[in-house]
Amino acid sequence: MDKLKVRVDQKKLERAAYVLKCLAHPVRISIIDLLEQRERLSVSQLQEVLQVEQSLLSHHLTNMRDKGLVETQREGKNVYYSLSNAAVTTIISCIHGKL
Amino acid sequence: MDKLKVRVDQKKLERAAYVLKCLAHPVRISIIDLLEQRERLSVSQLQEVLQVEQSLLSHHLTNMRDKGLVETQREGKNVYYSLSNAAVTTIISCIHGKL
DNA sequence: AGTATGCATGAACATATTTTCATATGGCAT
DNA sequence: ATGCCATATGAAAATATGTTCATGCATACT
Repeated sequence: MDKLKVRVDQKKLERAAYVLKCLAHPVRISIIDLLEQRERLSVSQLQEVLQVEQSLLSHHLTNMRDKGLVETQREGKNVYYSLSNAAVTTIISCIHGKL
Repeated sequence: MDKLKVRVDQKKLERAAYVLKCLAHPVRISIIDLLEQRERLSVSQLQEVLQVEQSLLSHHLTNMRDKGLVETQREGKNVYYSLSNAAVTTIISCIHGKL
C-alpha cells in the first residue's frame, strides 16, 4: 500500500483537462468523427455535413487547432483539416464503445 | 467511399460531451486517479491529498456523482466515494498514455 | 481592377462552469 | 440536549465557453 498521491503531475493534468475540454462538445466530437472517416476535409465539407454556421464552425476548428488536435493545409481557396495524431482517435473510440 | 455523415447520434454525442466535460478538469481528473488507486476514499482522505477547499471538493464530487461517474456509501460520519464503472478508467488510461 | 468564394477574426452577447462563503445536515460522543 | 466532526447545499461572485454578427483577408476568376 503505497502512499496515496495523484500520479499525474500538474502540467499533465492541465494538459489533459485542456484537451478533454476541447473534446467535450457535440460539434467538436462530430468533427473528430468525420475526420476519422476521411483523412482530411475542407471547412465547407464539414459545414455541409454539420449544418452549423460557417463562423461558428471556424471558431471550433481554430480552437481545436490551437490545442493541437487538428492540423491544416491550405489548397487554393480551401483549407483542409485533419486529425493531428492518434491519441484523439483512441479517446473517441472509448467514447463510442463504452459510454 | 460511403456517404459522409456523423456516425454517432445526437443523444450519444450529448452524453459523451456531458461525461467528457466532467472529466475535463484537473481536480476531477485527480479524483479519478486517486480512486483508481484505492477502491474507495472518503471526502476527507481526498481532501488531504488534493488540498482543496472542502466545499469545492464536495461540489466536484456531487457533480461527478450526478453524472454517474462515482458512487457513494455512507459509513458513520464519513462518505466514501468510488468509481462507478470501468469506462472512466479506460478514458483516463488513454490520457495517461497518449497526451 | 473588380467580383465571388472560402475561411478567419474580433467584439458583443448569452450561457455555463468554477469558486467562495455562509450555512445546513447527519452522525457520534459526552 | 450540546457540541463536534464530516459532508452537503445554495446563492453570489468570478471566470470561462459558446454563439452571433459584421467584417476582413486570401485566392481564384473574369
